[in-house]
Amino acid sequence: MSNNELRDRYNPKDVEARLYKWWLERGYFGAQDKSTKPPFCIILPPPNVTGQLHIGHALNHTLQDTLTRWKRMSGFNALWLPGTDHAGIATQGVVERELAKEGQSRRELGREKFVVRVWEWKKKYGDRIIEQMKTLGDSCDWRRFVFTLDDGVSKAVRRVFVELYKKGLIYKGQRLINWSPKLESALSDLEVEHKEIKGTLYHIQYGPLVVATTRPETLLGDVAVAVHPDDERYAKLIGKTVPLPLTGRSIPVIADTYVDKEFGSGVVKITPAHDFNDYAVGTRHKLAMINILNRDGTLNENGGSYAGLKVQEARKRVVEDLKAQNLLVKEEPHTHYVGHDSRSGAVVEPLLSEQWFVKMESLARPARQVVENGTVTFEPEAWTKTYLHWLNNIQDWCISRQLWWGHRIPAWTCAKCNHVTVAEETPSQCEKCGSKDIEQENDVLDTWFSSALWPFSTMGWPNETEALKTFYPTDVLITGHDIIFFWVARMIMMGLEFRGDVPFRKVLITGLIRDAEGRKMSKSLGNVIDPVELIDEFGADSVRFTLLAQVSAGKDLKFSFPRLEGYRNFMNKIWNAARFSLQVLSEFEPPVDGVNALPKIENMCDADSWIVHKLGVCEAEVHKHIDGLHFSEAANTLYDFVWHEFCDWYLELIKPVVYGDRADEKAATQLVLAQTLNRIVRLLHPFVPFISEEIYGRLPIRGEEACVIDQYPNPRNDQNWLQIGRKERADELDLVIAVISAIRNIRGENRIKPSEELKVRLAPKDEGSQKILQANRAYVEKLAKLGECQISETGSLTKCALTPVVIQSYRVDVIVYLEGVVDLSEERKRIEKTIEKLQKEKGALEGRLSNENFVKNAPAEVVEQGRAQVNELSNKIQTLQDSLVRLG
RNA sequence: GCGAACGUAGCUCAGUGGUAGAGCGUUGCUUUCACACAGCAAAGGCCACAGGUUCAAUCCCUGUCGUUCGCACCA
Repeated sequence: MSNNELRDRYNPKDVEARLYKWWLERGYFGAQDKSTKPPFCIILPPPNVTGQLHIGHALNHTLQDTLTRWKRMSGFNALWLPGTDHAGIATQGVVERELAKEGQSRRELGREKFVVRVWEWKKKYGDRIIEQMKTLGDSCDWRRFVFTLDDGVSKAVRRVFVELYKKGLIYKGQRLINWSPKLESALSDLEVEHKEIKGTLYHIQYGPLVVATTRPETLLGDVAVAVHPDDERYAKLIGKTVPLPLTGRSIPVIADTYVDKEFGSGVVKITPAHDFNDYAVGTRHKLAMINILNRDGTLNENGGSYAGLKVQEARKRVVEDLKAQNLLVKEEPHTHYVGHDSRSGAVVEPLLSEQWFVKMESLARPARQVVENGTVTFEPEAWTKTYLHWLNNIQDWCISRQLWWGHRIPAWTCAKCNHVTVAEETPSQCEKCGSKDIEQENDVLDTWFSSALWPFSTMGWPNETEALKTFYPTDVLITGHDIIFFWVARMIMMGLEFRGDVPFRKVLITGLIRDAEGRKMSKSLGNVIDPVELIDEFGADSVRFTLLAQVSAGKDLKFSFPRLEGYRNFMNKIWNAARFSLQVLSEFEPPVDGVNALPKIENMCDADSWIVHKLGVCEAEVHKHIDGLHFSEAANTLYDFVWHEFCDWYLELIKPVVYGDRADEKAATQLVLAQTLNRIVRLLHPFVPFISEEIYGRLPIRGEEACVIDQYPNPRNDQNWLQIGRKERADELDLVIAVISAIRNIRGENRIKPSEELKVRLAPKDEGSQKILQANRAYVEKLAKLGECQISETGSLTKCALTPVVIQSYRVDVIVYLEGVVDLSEERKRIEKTIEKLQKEKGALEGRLSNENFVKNAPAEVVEQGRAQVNELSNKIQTLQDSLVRLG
């Protein structure tokens, strides 16, 4: 490839880093705590510092950035508030894995040193994430950057913890919780993933009874067997005891409606300390609870001879021993769902344990209401149902984690009186007995506890800051559906509880990005797409536009490279259109009133009027689509307008004008071109900030030093300009375009080379058409590559191709002379094909019109329109049939 | 088991109560002075299936089939 060719390629690498740096230096992304402008705020869902950003982040960030830039340009005090999340379990997990590679463990290292290691990790990846965001073009207010373990957030966390504790909404209690033996920590219900497992159902003899279980080792913790109270088979045994195998213990037979008579033998072993249902039964019947597990998932001293074994091993041994004693009646394959730790993949054990909980009922109620009454809306709306379903069935939230990375629970236990002091400020003594012998909880809070406060903790709460007054509640939250419960719901609860208002008004739910085959991206499949690599190859704007053009609220998006290439090509198209325009404008004198300068209407050509009119339509559409968060429609509207209207038609149409010698007309066109390009660049900016800013800097007419801070065009603020693009004249040009297309169609179908100049007669059927064609003859000649163009109602009709063109009230027969140019059989085929198509169309219309119910019931204008169409089709068909005859 | 979404051109997907659009791909023609990452033209679809509402349905309703995703304690 020669240098010459390179020059007309857009190269993002020359542009992006430089412009981003410049934007930062100029402080364009900063929002004001106090401003006369209306506020607009998006809080960034803080990425986890576990690693780098993936393509899904790129999508969500692009949406947020586009919205923020759009609002900023639309006169808002727009704040996009950035931050990162410490992501307790996840980050601790990756650092532990790092350590394991070095042959170390966190326990060997000790809490203090381990936490130092995690901070080192956080520094590295936190910084990398920020770099990635800058590469994408994210226009956040970096001065306000927050990390979830920052002092400010920690203060907010303690305040909320203490207040909820005082209200009785946080409590510590011994309950059955989900325990990850791998992490050696409690998990919340949400962190448990139920996976289908092919297991075995073991039927075990308990004296006269047979019970079925998938987890025979838990029989060591059995305290009863249960049958259904109405089950006649076992009625006599209720209240009696049965021997528990392998233990020498006897356990009672109880009756409970929880038991399904039909399933298995209709007898259930009750292990309250290791099963959620059994826990409920045990509580109802005031049974003892025997915990047989240690924190690491091995059996404890209650496991008797099995003590010290891991669950799987114990299971094997128990089964062997049962067999040996002839107590194993049957083994059958059985698929069931087993809870797994969503982080480590370990099988979750229900475990009796002392943990901290948040009472959810009273927090959930208002959070439900604000969604029910539409104060907070979901897009797509279907998610409201999911959200409400969860809130309606909510369980208390286990918030303590036996981890080292996170906010340590602000509770101190007195060694002397056992009293627990819960306080915001680290206390020096027990608040009850005054003893100085107090020790803080070792546990940290669920990472989502601090996330729940994000919309206000990032703004300085608990201080009543200006930022809070200005920006809370925020406007839109853009996030994936995977964290609706984890995060969205809890932010709404906490916002209502501590700010008395919702944290945001709209929630836009995005889908997952999958690979081209529709598979989830995963490291093991090796199909993960790194946004930075994409940007490196294609440029940030191409990547952004690819995502924007394909995103549809709530739907997954298949990422394909051909599509990305297509939008990379679009960037190149924009670039070259700008290059051409600037070349045309190289000697153009910028008007004194700059962006407000208007050309004299009488000097404007039809193409000028047309493009201004189309621009107005485009501006209105784009405004409507972004406002409705329909990014793909906005992006596609711009793509269509820029490529197919501005480039394909306008830039081609004005060539005869700008290369022509009519100075007044040329000046008008140059002004229209300069203004249109200016507006196109601004329209594009929120979507493709880099290329638009780069072109903006070279525009002869511009209102600001940077595109980022210029005004976003829309029909309301662009009225003076848009009114010079009158629709009537745009319609006139549509006729010209239709005529050109008709000639090109004849050329293409007859395979006539572009180098062959055609002889054409345009036969206008009315005075209006006559005038339009006269005025625009140069366009037709150039764009249809004509050697000769007559405009005349009369003339020869033999050996010619004919296409009737009808646009609005204008009618023109386009006649291309083919004698000596081409053999006429192709043209015959073309006309026959067209006639067939028109006849089919006409037939359908006539069928409808002959239905009297249609005529009676359909709106008059629809009927009228139908009749006119039939008329028009008849005329066209007639004309074509005539010309077919004349082809000979 | 409960709930939700989706099924439109070869592929990936938009879209609308008046029988359909894009990008890529395909087929011709063209290296014409912004762009071959281009231009021009063309081919290609009973809008999953069956009912219903309506003058009219791809769009609304019901059901069937298929795909996907949530939620759920059947031992």
